Amino acid sequence: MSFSFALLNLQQRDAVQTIHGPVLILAGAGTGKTRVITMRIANMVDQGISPENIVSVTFTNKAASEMRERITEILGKEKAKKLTLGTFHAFCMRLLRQHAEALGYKNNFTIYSQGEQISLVKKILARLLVKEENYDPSMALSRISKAKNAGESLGDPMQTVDGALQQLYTDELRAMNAMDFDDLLLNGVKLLEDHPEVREAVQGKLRYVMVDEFQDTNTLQMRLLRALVPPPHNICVVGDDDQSIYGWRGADITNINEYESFFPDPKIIKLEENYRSTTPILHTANSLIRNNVGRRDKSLWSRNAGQDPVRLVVTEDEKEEAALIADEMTDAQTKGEKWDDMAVLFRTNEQSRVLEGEFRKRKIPYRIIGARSFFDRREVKDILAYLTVLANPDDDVSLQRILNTPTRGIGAATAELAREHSIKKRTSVFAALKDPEFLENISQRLQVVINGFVETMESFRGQAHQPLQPLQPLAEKFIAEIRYMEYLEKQAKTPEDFETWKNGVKMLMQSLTGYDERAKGEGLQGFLDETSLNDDREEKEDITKKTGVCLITLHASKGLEFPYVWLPGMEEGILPHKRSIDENRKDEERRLFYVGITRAMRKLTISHCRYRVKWGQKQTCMASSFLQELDRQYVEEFDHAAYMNEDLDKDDATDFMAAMRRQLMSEA
DNA sequence: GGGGTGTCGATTTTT
DNA sequence: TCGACACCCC
Ligand SMILES: Nc1ncnc2c1ncn2[C@@H]1O[C@H](COP(=O)(O)OP(=O)(O)OP(=O)(O)O)[C@@H](O)[C@H]1O
Repeated sequence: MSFSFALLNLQQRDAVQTIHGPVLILAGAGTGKTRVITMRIANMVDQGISPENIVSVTFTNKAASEMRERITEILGKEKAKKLTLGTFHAFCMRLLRQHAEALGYKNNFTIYSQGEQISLVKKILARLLVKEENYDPSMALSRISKAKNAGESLGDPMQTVDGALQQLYTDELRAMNAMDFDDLLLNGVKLLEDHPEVREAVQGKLRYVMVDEFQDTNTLQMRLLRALVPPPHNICVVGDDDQSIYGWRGADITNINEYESFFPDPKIIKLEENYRSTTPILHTANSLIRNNVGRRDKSLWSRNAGQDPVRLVVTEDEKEEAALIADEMTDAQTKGEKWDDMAVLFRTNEQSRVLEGEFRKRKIPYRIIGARSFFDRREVKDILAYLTVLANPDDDVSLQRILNTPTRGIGAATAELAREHSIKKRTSVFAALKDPEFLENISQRLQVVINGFVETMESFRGQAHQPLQPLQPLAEKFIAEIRYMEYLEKQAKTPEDFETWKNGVKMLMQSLTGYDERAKGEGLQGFLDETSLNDDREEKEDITKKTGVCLITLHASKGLEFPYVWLPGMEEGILPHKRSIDENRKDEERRLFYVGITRAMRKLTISHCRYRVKWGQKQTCMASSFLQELDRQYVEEFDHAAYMNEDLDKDDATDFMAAMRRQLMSEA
């Protein structure tokens, strides 16, 4: 046997040894659910099941690669490599890359993430009507997404804006051979539900299914599982209803209840011992989550009494809060703790700015997890748009982004002409650019420019499709060819701007190099898939690998653990967030807080400010209403602002005494 | 068509 | 405070 049951308690062992039939593991935070999945996979392989027949779905790609790492340690690389591990979206994406044609797409479809979705919606809205004020594109998008998930329509396209928008959005995506994140699931489901030959092939291969973080699955994902798993229902799901924090994205806790109706008579396993946190931390977490109505109570305990109470600190403002955290970290580090073992968890990405500033100032090494901000940088978006068009020339949105970047004289008017022509001819915009009938109607000068652009694109498209072509050198050559760096230099208002952009390009090149070295033979398409699905494997190679304290949102922290945790900004309006209060979703915010608390292993510090600068304006902050729900048995409260003031007074006093002394001395 | 300036408005969370 | 976008001049 390649692993030891000694690492598991009785209930965990039960779960690990029940290989056939449905299994439902419902258990609180830190009870070893993820460990059970990992060990269960190892045990199955030990029992002679081939790793190719096992699929395990995780919530993030990061969680997937961590799981693969752990399994590699137990089973070795050869076997671990053969497992199917990833998110629902990644799973569907791979399926669709093979079978998209069955659904009328081409296999080189583009995956649209939020930025591209929004720019498409904006464009449709602008064209569609109207400048209806307060028609928020991202709100519209989330309505579309909800409707898609529920399989509904937003109303008659002739009657409502939403209806028209949804139809145009859907049609245009399809015309561009593009799918958004919901389409990946939707089309994955279609493939399995409506195409028996595909379904049977997949079912024949993936005979054992496991799902982590089941409480955050949505309707489409549940449908996918039903289509994927035939009787005798070899499906094991694990989850914790108290940690469901993605309701805003369509996650549906009722999936837990419905599980039993789709996969009858499951073995139900409860885990109650928490191996992660000390009693003070766990007790505090329990006292909070009890306030959610309609929740099923569960017991959760730890045999680790711990050394430290949970601390609840109030500071004057967000700068003082950041300084306090930095102080405490430095202190702990001096006493021998590792930076890697410390983390700050916050509600909104924006909160990390103050912390970053403070850490930089004090030279505390830090890493920011999850933030996609790198891919939102203009220089990165530009180059990715180029690469995207090379992979899928039908992608009009990406094409529009690059058509005049760098400036080459193809302005908005020409782009609109091309678009109109493409509609008339029912082709893509790129095809329109090549059409002699289109070129006829524009100036000589423009014809030359457009021909040049098309030629460059097609030449590089050919090269990118050479088998085993390394991407980084090709991209480098391409950037030189279109004179992109020269363009950036010209655009930059200050030399620093240019430096920053140059650096962005360089980092993108590094991730291409990383991809080339991993040589998976999936070419340009593979690279783009990884970036749009937020697969951070390549990041691991350079950015994240650096050690340092961890800055991360509460949402992204799910499933992780740290010996030292700080939860700053616990104020009404931040957690619970204002929008959530308005939309009556405080319960989910409470769960978010619960997730945050239960990430801590040994030491937890919760803090809030009296004032906070927002949009350059000092604002009074109220402590989060959740704080009064925390049982104080193990909580130590501390008014840091008052302490600082005292300190000031003390300084004043010493100064005063010194002045007195000086005066007395000089008089004497 | 390109580039500069000024005003207004906005911040939740992510596959 | 910062970025998106509208508007204006070259
Ligand atoms: N039987 C056990 N004995 C000792 N330690 C364990 C045992 N089971 C799990 N652990 C440890 O407890 C910690 C939490 O485990 P794990 O991450 O699997 O929990 P989880 O239930 O997935 O948590 P969460 O739902 O909060 O993400 C890990 O550090 C793990 O190594």
